[in-house]
Amino acid sequence: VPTPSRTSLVAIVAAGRRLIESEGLTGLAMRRVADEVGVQPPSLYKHMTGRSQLIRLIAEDVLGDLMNSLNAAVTGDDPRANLVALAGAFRRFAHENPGAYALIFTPLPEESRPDPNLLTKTGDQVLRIAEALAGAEHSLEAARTITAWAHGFVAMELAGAFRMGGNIDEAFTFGAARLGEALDSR
Amino acid sequence: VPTPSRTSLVAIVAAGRRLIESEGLTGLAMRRVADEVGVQPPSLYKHMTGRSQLIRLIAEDVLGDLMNSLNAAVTGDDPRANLVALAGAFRRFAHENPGAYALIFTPLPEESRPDPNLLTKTGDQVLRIAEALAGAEHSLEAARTITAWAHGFVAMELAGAFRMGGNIDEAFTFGAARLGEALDSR
DNA sequence: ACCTGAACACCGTTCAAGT
DNA sequence: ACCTGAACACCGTTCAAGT
Repeated sequence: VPTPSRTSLVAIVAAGRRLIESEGLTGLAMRRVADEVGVQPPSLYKHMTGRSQLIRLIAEDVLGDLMNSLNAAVTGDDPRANLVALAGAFRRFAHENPGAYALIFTPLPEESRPDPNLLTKTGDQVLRIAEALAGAEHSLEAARTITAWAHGFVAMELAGAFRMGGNIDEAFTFGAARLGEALDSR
Repeated sequence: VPTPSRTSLVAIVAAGRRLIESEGLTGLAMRRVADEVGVQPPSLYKHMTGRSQLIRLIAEDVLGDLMNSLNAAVTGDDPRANLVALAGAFRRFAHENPGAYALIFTPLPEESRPDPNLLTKTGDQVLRIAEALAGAEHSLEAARTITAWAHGFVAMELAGAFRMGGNIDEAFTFGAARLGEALDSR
């Protein structure tokens, strides 16, 4: 006798993401996810293979949102201005979704890592800007320099590693401007 | 009747660090630490308050080693060359101690975060170089740009986030050189 | 086809009892 | 003063039984 689902994968992923956002990866307990969607823990396993896969699905959900934010931020033609806009959107996303952000940049076990293609697509805007700035031969290195800086900055901010005072917003703007200059080979 | 200790805090921290290095934070189970030092799990609590504190002690141990590596790397007078040397030593440390590295840059709960003073002391070399390059007024921003880039680069490397091919060593050298130029205001 | 309760092998931590 | 075994309240996951 078939029974209709009392929950769904989307609902499970959404609940899991909420838990991660509010309490981090440790807060993502299967029992709590089950509570949130209104079933018993074992039922979750009818919708996914386990916690590792759930983490991957949540990470991919987050990446999709990040990609949309980044795409929406790049509007103009000037690559330096685009770099500043992109970096700003990136940082804003991290501030608004610190838990989600930490998840996608945390070193995850193989089974929990998001689809490589999705990562590539998320990095597309940086690559475009990097190419416009540094030229085709150096686009990849330039893109990696930008991504590394932006992620490193935000990660240290969120980890509370900037403890020497000073204005952090200014340090970010400073870095974006200098990077724009440094990579601009036109 | 007093009994001599069958283990010590140093031994516990060392065992914990080995576990973290080989299996990550998840592998740091109190029972396994106890196994490694040859006591029963509850005995560990005579030497420390719990797992959170153990994580903090391990993180501080790692920071000490990183600081020594960084100090040893900076030998010359030319700030740009020093920047390259410092960045190289930083990356080498991360490659040789990936688990330990991930630990100190992971967002940890308050009770597990290393002593702020130790973080400051570890960042001292970057700050010196940043000041030599960018001048006193911009030393902090410049230091943060360097640290963010270096950490971001290494973190993405370790997280397996560079998936578009290309030579990663070259991308690192490229970034170091461009940053040196960009921050040099002499 | 999905859900459930019971069970298994794990956690970190507490505590009274031992020496 | 340190160590131990037993216990508590948690995990993720499996599985047979229910509808």
